[in-house]
Amino acid sequence: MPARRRSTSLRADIARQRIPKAAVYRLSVYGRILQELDEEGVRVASSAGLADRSGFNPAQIRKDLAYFGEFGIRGVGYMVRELRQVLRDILGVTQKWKVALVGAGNLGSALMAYQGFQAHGFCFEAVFDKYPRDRAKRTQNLKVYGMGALRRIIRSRGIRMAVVAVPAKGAQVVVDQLAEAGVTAILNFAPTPLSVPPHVKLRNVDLSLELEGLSYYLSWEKRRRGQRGR
Amino acid sequence: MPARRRSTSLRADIARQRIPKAAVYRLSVYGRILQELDEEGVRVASSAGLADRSGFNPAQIRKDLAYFGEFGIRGVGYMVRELRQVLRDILGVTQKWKVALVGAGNLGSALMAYQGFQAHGFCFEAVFDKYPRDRAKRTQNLKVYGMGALRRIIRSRGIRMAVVAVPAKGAQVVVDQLAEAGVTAILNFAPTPLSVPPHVKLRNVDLSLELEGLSYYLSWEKRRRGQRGR
DNA sequence: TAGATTGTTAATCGATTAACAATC
DNA sequence: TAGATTGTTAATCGATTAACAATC
Repeated sequence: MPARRRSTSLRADIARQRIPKAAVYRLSVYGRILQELDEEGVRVASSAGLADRSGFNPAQIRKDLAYFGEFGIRGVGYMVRELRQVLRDILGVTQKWKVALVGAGNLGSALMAYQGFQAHGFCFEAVFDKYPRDRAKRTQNLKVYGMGALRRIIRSRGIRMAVVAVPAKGAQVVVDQLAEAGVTAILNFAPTPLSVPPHVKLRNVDLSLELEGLSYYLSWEKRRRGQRGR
Repeated sequence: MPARRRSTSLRADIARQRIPKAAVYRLSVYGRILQELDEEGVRVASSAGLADRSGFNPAQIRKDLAYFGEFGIRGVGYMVRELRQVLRDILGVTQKWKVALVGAGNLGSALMAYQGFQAHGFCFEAVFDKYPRDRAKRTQNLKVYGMGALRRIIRSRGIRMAVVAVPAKGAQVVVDQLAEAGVTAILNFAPTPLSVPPHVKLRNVDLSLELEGLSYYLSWEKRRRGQRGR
């Protein structure tokens, strides 16, 4: 009893409709939960059931999914396996993407070793560093290019995604070069605010920010404990 | 010409007033920019100036700061060095915190090597793993305890912060144990939704979610390019 | 005083949640 | 049909931004 879809799995109006960025983030979480359910042999899941596992509101889950199409059956719920595949298509994790890595220091080489990129279809295609000679040993079987080659290599290989793992000082220049070379998605590890053209999607991973957030909470909590006179 | 403060640097009403969580995140960013400005020898900065460097709205910056006190001088701006110190106090990065690490595998040992924790006053005080014997080699000078010792060690040493670097499957159990032992701040690297008691602050670092977000953007963009018939 | 910039209130914007008609 | 659950509209909530009086 497969769900009938009145619309295509990837609505034409994705481009037109404004989808909250947090909704895309949640889509990934739903995908994980559906995988779990599938492994447990569960065939059908309701928004209430997904809410229990994810901690999100059931109405929010239905709305998030409805941005992209009608995937459920009223009175029944969502077919687990089918919905999971739909989400994988929407998120594009079934596709392969070439990635450029800029910065081959400690962090850069750790990222090359991290298996998560491959698992999501991202494949390191080229590595760039300010001092390519010094870094060559670190990288596995990838040649390390100097920054001068960045534009040429990225254009000729049609690379559209880049990982930035350079020091904060140099990051803006690198990002500008990447955008100019045709990259449209950047995962940035440099701990600094960056500006990019509107057509470039920038995501920041900044452990310092997380740590300071927790530090704030701990001192706030300590102050509160102190006030109550312990 | 130091700014006069009508209120204490840490307002008594921090606990009462509802501060957007995103505001605390921005506080860290302001701190970084103030450090840069200080190093450049700049003495005074306006909200407009900080907006230029951070990309945030000037009104938002003033409002964020005003949650915690009156730190500016009307008609003049904010004294760079003084404001920076105020933010460091608010964020609590001047304090030292003991940290428990749970999970001493690949990720766990990489985190122990990462200098950012020390830089923010976090010091690994105890390491726990399901298989403490196998992991002992990895850790530098820290003993690795079995999970059975978690509650006792954390309580006796007064540890209030923990880093979770275990597989997704085991994370919820670990988090429950940590909360029960008295931990109130958790930095989680396990890629799974977790539930914690209300008094525990949980922050998630999940590279997969970032990668899927970028994957979504890339496929959306590819689809759009395709439609326009290139 | 005139010009500048803060702190704060009011208006806007966007995202979440509740409610319910549609429909399996 | 009766019960269940979706998809969607309307109401609520919270966060951002504009505007401006306060004041340096």
